[in-house]
Amino acid sequence: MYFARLLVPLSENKTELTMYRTHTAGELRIEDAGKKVTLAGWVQRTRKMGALTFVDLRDRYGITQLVFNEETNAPLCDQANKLGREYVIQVTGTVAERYSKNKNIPTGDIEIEVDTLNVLNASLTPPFTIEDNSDGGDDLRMKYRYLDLRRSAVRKNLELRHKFCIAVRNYLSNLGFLEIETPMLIGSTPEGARDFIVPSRMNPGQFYALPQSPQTLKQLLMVAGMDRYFQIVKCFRDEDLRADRQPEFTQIDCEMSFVTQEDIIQTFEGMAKHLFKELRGVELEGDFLRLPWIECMKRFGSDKPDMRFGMEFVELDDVMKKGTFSVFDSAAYIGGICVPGCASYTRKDIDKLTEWVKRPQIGAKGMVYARVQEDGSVKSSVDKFYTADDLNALKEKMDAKPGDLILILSGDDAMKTRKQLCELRLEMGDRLGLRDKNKFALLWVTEFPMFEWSDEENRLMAMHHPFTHPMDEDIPLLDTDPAAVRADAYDMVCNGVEVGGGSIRIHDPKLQAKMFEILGFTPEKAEEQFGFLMNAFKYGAPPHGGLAYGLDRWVSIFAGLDSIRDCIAFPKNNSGRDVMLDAPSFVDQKQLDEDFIALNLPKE
RNA sequence: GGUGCGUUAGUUCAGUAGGUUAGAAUACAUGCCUGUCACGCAUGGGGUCACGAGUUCGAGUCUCGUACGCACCGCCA
Repeated sequence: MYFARLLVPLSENKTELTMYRTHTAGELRIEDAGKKVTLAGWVQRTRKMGALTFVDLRDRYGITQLVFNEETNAPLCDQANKLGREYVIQVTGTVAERYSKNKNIPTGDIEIEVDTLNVLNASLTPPFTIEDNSDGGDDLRMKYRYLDLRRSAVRKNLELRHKFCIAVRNYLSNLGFLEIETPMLIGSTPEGARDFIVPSRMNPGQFYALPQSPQTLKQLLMVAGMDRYFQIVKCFRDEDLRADRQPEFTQIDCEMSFVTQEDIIQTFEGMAKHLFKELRGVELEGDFLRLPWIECMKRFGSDKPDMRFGMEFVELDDVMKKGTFSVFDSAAYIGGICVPGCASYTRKDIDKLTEWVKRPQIGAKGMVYARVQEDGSVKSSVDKFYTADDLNALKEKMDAKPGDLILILSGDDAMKTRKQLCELRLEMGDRLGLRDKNKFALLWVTEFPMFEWSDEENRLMAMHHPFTHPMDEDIPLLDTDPAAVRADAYDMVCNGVEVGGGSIRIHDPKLQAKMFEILGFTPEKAEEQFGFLMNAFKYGAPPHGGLAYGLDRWVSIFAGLDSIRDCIAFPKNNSGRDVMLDAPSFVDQKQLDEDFIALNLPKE
């Protein structure tokens, strides 16, 4: 297991000054037999066997069995029989070897023969049973999260998160990085995600914003000469939630001066390797793969491809456009994947898969399949449009073997069709069990486009953010063909999850001004929103760049979780609510008045 | 803003074609049980079938709406 013991045994920890306990419920072993000990914790469950009563005492560190015997101490045993689940108790007794050992727990060789029992606090019967395999649904677990966190399954995720942060701090500190806090109450920057805003009582009508990231502040730290900065920091974005997205989340935010992209990649690839070794005991060999964005899109249809398995896209224009099948002949893009071993799919299986890709979420028009039979011949849904030679050419192009299934999507928008094919590839990866949680495939995606067109805003938007430096060789294109400019930016992807990203930043105020101009900012608006940064750049800004890792995503990958919620102590639900605190909530008129706020709520 | 799935005992779920008194497991309570450790056995209590309207002789079951939850699309520089 990669979860090591977190604490020295209490018996050796002289900082514990109270008499509440001499040991935790996880540390006593057969060598301790005969010792007089005091333990405190929660009642996990009681089992009565005639005159014997067993109580499982639980704390953060484990479970220790207590035994009460009616024949030796009837009043005490009576007291034990009255204990309910989750009562907080303190017991003193003697460590003894068990008659029959329990191999499932580390303390399974011993039990405590109890002399005195002290109920420190009673408990209501919990709304769900607090066991490792809980029967509580998500909703209920979140409402009573403080009970959910008593379960080792969730607690271990928080322990892992703690160890992750320690490993991050050690790694970066050893490289000379300074952890510097930046403010939570900052100015709003409408570019990018929606801000959470906070009214300022002392400045009527004005609002702070919570940082979407400390981006501009860390750049100012670079101007200040703090050439290696990091911070484990909360960031806030008021957008809709997902399994891997919370309105407040934690970044490992880093910035360095006098560096190139290569320096940053080396530094943070090293950090990823360090973390895998420290927390999972996994040695990642060699350099991570680096793929330019456009290649990524062509081979996997995604800027965060899951590289744990193959099934790369093959473009099929030349082998499928024969003037015989109008769907393909008129398509702007035809792409296929070769699914190993799936030629056994029945017509019904294929029909269901076709329905699946035609769902609105995917949006494909249809799907063409071709099975490679055991004798090497090809049987497809488009046999009547192609000759056997054509289909053989398809097989060769796809490098398909007997028993493989070729799936083909086409469309009139190449990028859209690639994204559909990407969904299909991931689905087939899932079906074939190729997305193994104990396997890790990392890569860097580089050479992102600088801009992407926004139909909503009717202008170019920064794909990364407006402070991103263009690739040097593309700078001339800013004037002639801005849409073709590539950014000096990079994302780290692990198992199809974007775990971090960053860029070299602009440090030249003239280039920064040009960037704002291309993004549609008037000089006045740029001055108003980012004047502090532009101004700082006039006082000797060093070349700099950085990266931010998504802590919650990293930890959930390391813990094998499907959602980041279970590595966050108190997460929000799908609607951005904290159901335990019942937040957000309405506030008193008095509070609104103090902040000069009038509500303008939608009717009903 | 949109799509899909879901909502039945404290909890996790089943509930067939619309038809008598809505079930199981677990939890809880009581009793039995001297080596349990997912203990076992017996008995018992526990239900506004999310809410509202509709179809029907009759609705947990069908239809529509609302609320809530989960997943996803949009969104997330």
